[in-house]
Amino acid sequence: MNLEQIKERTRPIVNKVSPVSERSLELMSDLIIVEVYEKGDVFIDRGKNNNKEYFVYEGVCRSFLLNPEGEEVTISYFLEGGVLSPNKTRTANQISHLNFQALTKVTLASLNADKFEQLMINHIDIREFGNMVLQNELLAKVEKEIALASLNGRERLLLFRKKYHFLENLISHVDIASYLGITNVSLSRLRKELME
Amino acid sequence: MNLEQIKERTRPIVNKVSPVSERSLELMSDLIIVEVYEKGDVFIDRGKNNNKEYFVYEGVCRSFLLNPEGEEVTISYFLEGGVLSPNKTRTANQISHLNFQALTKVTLASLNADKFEQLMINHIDIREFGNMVLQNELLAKVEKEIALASLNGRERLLLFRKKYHFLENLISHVDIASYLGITNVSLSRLRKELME
DNA sequence: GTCATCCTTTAACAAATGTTAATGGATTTG
DNA sequence: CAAATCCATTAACATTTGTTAAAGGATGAC
Repeated sequence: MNLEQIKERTRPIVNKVSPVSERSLELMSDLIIVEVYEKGDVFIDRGKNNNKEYFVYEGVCRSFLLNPEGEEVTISYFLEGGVLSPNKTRTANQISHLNFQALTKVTLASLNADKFEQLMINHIDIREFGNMVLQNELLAKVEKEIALASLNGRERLLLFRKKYHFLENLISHVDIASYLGITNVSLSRLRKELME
Repeated sequence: MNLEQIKERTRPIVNKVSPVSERSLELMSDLIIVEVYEKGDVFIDRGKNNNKEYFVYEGVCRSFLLNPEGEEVTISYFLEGGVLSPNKTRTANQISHLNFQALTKVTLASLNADKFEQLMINHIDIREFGNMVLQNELLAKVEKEIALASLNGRERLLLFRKKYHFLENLISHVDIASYLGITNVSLSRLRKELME
């Protein structure tokens, strides 16, 4: 993919969050390396080094962790045309505290996080973009927090469907159930119930 | 409170997160205005303007929201000697999307968020401090997310006790229950069960 | 195409949690 | 001090959710 193609793919992703100048878009695009992963690939490992920012050009991925029982718990979904959690929020000393996995074949744009931070420092529109990503990230977390703390399984599933409708027929129900904080058996029951 | 006193109170709070130089501490302290609130006071209102960062000199507070049924849901607790969520993560266009309430009499240090952002841009140690606050914030959210998604009420209460032991005899059980994602009746049952 | 595998659904029962309402203790107000 | 208020506890019952295991369907490998 050449620079021009990268710019064209990156522009809508960035502008949807917070518009930047053509010059800023180019500075960001200069940092981009395209990465492709196959369905099921874990491309960021908890406990391992990571120093990148990511945009999702194509496909869907998720972040997850193991709970005390060793079961995978899905934390977030990242959709085509979206931005992964900012590096600073998912690493400490460049060590990732989450796993990220491709749920379909995915095409990602990756940027060196230190270089991107320098762009944020030097360019107010890129800084605004970065801050908006942060805000959206936290907003999504608060929204999910409220859902988990005060809605029952049925209501949480309905909320999930509003937000991620098409995922339900695309990815494993075990993953979705862990995201909703219920078992896959309960998810199946709710699905049946909601069909009637 | 004079500048020297403010510095002395601020130093341990900042250094616990990420140490800064004496000069940086002074620059931050220059921005600080001390605010005092009484138990029960809501000092940040959802939907209203807020453009400050905060440190907790004394007391305990919480963030909360109303769920679809209009009940208060406790999102986070902030303890003496801690830092409130970064402004960028709890506001959009300077409008707060959370309520913050004093659970005891609290003494807060408040800083203008724009001026603090400028300090972050110009001073690498202050930037590191700000980024560490962010990381801690997200880590706490992920930890709670996992607890809500994969532990039962009993296990969540045990986790809460590890982290906030002294709060249990200090603040309303209705608040704690909403934080744990259970009813106050369930909380009472669990407390009894765990005493035996 | 058949077999093997993986995932979802279903069933039956157990356990956890919610709902509503009553009780009792502690604190505050007059 | 007495009354009123607030809040945690308890009880009884309903509902939801979990657990375990079996059955059914879809998908991919050979």
